Amino acid sequence: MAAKPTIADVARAAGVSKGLVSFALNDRPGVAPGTKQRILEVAAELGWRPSVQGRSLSTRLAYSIGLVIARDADLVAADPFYPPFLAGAERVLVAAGRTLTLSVLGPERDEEAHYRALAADRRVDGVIVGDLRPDDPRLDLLAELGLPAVTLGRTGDPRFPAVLIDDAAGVVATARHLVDLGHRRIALVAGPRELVHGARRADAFRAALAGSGLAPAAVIETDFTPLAAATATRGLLDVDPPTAIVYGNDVAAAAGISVIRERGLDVPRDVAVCGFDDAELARWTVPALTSVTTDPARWGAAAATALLDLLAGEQVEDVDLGPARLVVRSSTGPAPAGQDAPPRDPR
Amino acid sequence: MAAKPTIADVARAAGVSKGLVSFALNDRPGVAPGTKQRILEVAAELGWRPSVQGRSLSTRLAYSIGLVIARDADLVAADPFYPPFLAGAERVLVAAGRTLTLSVLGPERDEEAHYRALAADRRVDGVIVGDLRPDDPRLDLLAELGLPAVTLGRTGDPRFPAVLIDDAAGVVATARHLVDLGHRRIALVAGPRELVHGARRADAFRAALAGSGLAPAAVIETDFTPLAAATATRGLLDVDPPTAIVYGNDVAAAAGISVIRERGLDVPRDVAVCGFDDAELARWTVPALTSVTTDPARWGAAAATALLDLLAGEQVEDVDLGPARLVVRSSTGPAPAGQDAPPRDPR
DNA sequence: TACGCTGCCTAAACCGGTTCAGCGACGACG
DNA sequence: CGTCGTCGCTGAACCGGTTTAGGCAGCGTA
Repeated sequence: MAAKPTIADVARAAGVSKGLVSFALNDRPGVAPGTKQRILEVAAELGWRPSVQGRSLSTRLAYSIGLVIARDADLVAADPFYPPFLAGAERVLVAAGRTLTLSVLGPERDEEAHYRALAADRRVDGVIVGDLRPDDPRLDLLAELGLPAVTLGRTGDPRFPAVLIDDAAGVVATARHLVDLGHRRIALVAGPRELVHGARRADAFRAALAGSGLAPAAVIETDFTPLAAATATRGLLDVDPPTAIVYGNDVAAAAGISVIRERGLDVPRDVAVCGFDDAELARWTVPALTSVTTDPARWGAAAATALLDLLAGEQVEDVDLGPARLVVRSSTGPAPAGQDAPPRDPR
Repeated sequence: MAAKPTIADVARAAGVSKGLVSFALNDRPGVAPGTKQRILEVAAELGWRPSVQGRSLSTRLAYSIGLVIARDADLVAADPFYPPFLAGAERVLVAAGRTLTLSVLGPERDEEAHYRALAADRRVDGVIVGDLRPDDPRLDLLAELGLPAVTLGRTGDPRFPAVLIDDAAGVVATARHLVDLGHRRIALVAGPRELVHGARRADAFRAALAGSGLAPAAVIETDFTPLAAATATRGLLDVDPPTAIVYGNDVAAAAGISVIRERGLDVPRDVAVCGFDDAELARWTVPALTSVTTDPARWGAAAATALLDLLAGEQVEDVDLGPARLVVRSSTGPAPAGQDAPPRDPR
């Protein structure tokens, strides 16, 4: 009695066959209503719960979905994006009886091999793919492996639905905000251009400034680490400092503020600073960061939901979470008076 | 050929029985050296990999270990501890062919029920238990469920090995550092006392100050969120401001700095500030935070290693990662001159 | 020669589900 | 009245491993 009841125990107790119990429990047709009722009652009474392993073996499903983060551990550690994202996804998954299988791959580990292993060992039924690159090779790989997937951000690839937030809208709002404040020399300390969102944001930034007849004072590509952001900021301040700097994430912006103040300059009086992602941290820097909300928790939940729908065989369209919103705090203010003429748009 | 080879395929190709293949692959005695060699060669040639589900079903193992974070999603999001911790643990687990099953439980979800489900469904072979409470009810629960576990921090419970860092040493070093700088009115904005480490750090803090004939100017208990830290800081500054404040984590300290400066006070000139955990962020606040390294990545790796050893049936002793180290940066400096006499130790 | 022991191996059961072929009973229909 | 179809159900196979009972050959010993 102490042992966990199996489906055979339920069958014996209900006086039917194993197969019929399975049918009844899975809501499949071909079971008389009365019988079904009785089976369900007996199962409940015995406290029966399906064995994930038994079920896995015959359905060939893992009842788990995967998220592979292929970034240096330091980078993962510094990025406040993941915790709320994971929390959001987890919530949805637990409710659906699934599990989240998390992989954090250092740079020394082969990402392709890892996906292959995940698929070959059937450890996951599908994956959430982030940090997209243009023509990301993982998409072909996943298609080859037959592993269902949802991408974070639009790929244009019809094979995989995307869950996306219109971060370009946030970038545009940021640019407009700064221009309205009178800034003309605006620099961008961006994420890696080889990432889709890095490139898209930089492009949106350029386009938004061009709409006001401006060009960026500089666009510096970094690996998203605060250290790289600090270095980039020093470079900007060394020659021809901009009056505003937009960073790719909030920790990078914090690092930027740190460097700016180290030079004896004030934020926002001498240099205005904008972050991205609107992490909790943004409320607590000095001055508090103007940033763009991307709501990672909602993103995680939406990605998990879309993937579950996909696994259930439904037709899944791209999910658009709407425009990322600019949140103005005190790290941005009017441009200093008497600055040089704005650089001419080279085009 | 396209299909994944099973152990039966290997047996057929090698001209032996399924059972013998299993024996050979698991390094069990009773297989002739030549035969074993041949079986291994055939398996390699066919590209055979064990099926996790097949194996799970007969061994009753999940080949996965669990980490349950029972905190509000906001709190998880704000805490920079988890990402590096997860990354550290993951590294070890992947190398051992295990998987990390992560659960993030909101306050509305029943933690006990979750552990029971994890055990009943055999989704994990063991768990890492963090956020310990004194006489934590989860320990009895885990013992009842027969789920092997490793705790983060010492419980004194002989049933479960602990992985711990001597954070008290860090607290003591912090207190000494401040006292040496001439501070006499030192406040602590601590984590919840119902958590083992929250209580231990507060006690260590009191004891360290007592060693210098001092008592804390105040000990305020918070839930670890930056918002609560900000509120606590305002309370401290409203009446009889201390010359130094020690916070329970770095984001809380950042929030504290924000509030202090909002009052027109300078850090560290008017108030010195210390953080805890030494997150990446600590390098980038203004001024840079004096903090205590707890090295979550190493902690995660050690916890995973200990749990794997435990699962392998080894006798596992508590793992001591050594004292947490104080890292002095620029948020601490000499106490302002002409401050009031130090409060008398009430004892 | 008979016996037992050891080393190497096979066959079959088992883990806990799902799925499928088929069977008896019953009602409808020609 | 015979036939066919459908409903409700059973029994067995199957997923891919592990484990155990047992068989056979070869050797040493009495």
